[in-house]
Amino acid sequence: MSDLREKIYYITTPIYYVNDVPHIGHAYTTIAADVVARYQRLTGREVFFLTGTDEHGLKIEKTATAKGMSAKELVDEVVERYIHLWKVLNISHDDFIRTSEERHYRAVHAFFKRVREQGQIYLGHYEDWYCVPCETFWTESQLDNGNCCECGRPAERVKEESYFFAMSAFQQRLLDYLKEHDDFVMPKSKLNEVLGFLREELRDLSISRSSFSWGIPVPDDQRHIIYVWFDALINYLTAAGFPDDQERFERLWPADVHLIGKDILRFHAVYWPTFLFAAGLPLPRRVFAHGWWTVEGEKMSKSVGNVVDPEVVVEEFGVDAFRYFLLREVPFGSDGDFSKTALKGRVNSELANDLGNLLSRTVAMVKKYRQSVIPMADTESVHYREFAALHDEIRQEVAAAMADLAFHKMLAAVWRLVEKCNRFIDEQAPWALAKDESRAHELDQVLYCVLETLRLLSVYLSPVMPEKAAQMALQLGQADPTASSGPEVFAWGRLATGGEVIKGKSLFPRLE
RNA sequence: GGCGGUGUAGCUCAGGUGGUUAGAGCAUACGGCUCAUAUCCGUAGUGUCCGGGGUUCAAUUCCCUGCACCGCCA
Repeated sequence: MSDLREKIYYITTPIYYVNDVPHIGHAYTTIAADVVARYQRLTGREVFFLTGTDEHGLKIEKTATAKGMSAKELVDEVVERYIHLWKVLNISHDDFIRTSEERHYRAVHAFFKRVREQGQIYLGHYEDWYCVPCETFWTESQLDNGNCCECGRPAERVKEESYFFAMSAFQQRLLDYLKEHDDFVMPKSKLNEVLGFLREELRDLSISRSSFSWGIPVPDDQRHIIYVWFDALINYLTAAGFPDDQERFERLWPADVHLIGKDILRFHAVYWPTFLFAAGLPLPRRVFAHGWWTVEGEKMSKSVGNVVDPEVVVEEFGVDAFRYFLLREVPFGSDGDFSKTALKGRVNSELANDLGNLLSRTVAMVKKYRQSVIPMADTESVHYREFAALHDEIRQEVAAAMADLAFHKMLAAVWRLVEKCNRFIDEQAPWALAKDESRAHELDQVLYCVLETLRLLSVYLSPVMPEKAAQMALQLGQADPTASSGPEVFAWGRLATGGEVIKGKSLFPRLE
């Protein structure tokens, strides 16, 4: 209880726009966030993991109208797709926020008023191109020879009253901040992009529209609806208890990391910090922009028809193989390619041959040579000490990799243990030791070291592959890998001995 | 058009603040073991480190330039 004021580890995904059904990109961000959340919980941190949906705006209003339903009915329907997918993918979020919720309405109003009181919001005029039939605004560059890029009909210049946020007033402050905090935007290449567009002069941001009604109205001016990003970004505050629950808010804010796709970098690394400056609130500690997936070498697009439905992949390959592949295949932050060949390749060579077979052969040997009973450790044995030293090294590598969200490095480090065990078994040849009664103690130590490493593997892998990790522990006769938490969970030498291993099904059957 | 990135083994990529034999995984070939999901272990490779020029005793690594591809901005 003395830790009541300890900072809670707060991680977010973006809120996904419900005009679209979820695809591999949404799954990627959310799985990555889930792995971080599970890892942090494992180390003993209290975690708040937030995801949700962005539900306002003209597009949704239009889609709903076209379908003959209300906007609220539409979003209620689509949001189920996301909620269901997160269940299928074993996402362990602590909260799911929807921008159409009342709590968000209150937060946006409080935030808007706060910024307005600082004199950073003013009423002005917004000028742009407008396509009347499509009821859509376009910027100059989006136009196709002066015509609407969607329907091809001529667009017209319109001028509309709008509230503006004085973003330009914060440009220098943001630049200074980025200079001081060069890990605020990650990876580095993305920080460079942010610095790149900060070299140009920032313009004030139009933050309201009067051309549609599905959204949160401006406080004290019902004619205006608060526009997309000003509404959406505040969700991170809403879920943290802003503005009503001050005590909770102080434990949660600032967020430790916002995970985002690289397409929304500008909004999170420029707009959002300036909003927070204006409101006098601290900035999130980190914004991490990951890359995009192509599919079988091609850009994913609706018109090509190659959009990957994560549920279909999970159906075919299993949820943990999918999660593993996404994090192992590509350094987090880079673009990657999703292909069935690559996925199958990793499943077979890494999950089935290396890991699954290691578990299988180990459990089989304990069963055969020791009547399934898990042998005791001899802490003085050479093997025991050698493994203890190796584990020390791996533990540090994993911690360093996770601090950088370098999931591929974390998995590579963990896989060194898998490789070590397979090599070790080969070198020690337990089948030979088993034939020589005088070497029984030696055999015990060989089996112990491999069993204990497998147990630790189930712990290390539990954030990435929660189901398979649990199955591993079960076959090893050990407690569920998430049963305990704290810095000591990665400590060597805590294998429960004396009990029995349980030969189960193949962890990852080979795919043909 | 402006800014930035990338170009290394058949494939995917590491790496090097210049210096003896440039690495990993996958794929390929051969050998070994038999506990295991025909799995595991070992060995063997091959590379004008994109082209050209410069600095240097020495460049794949630094500088300039060209080409190709990619990203961000406009």
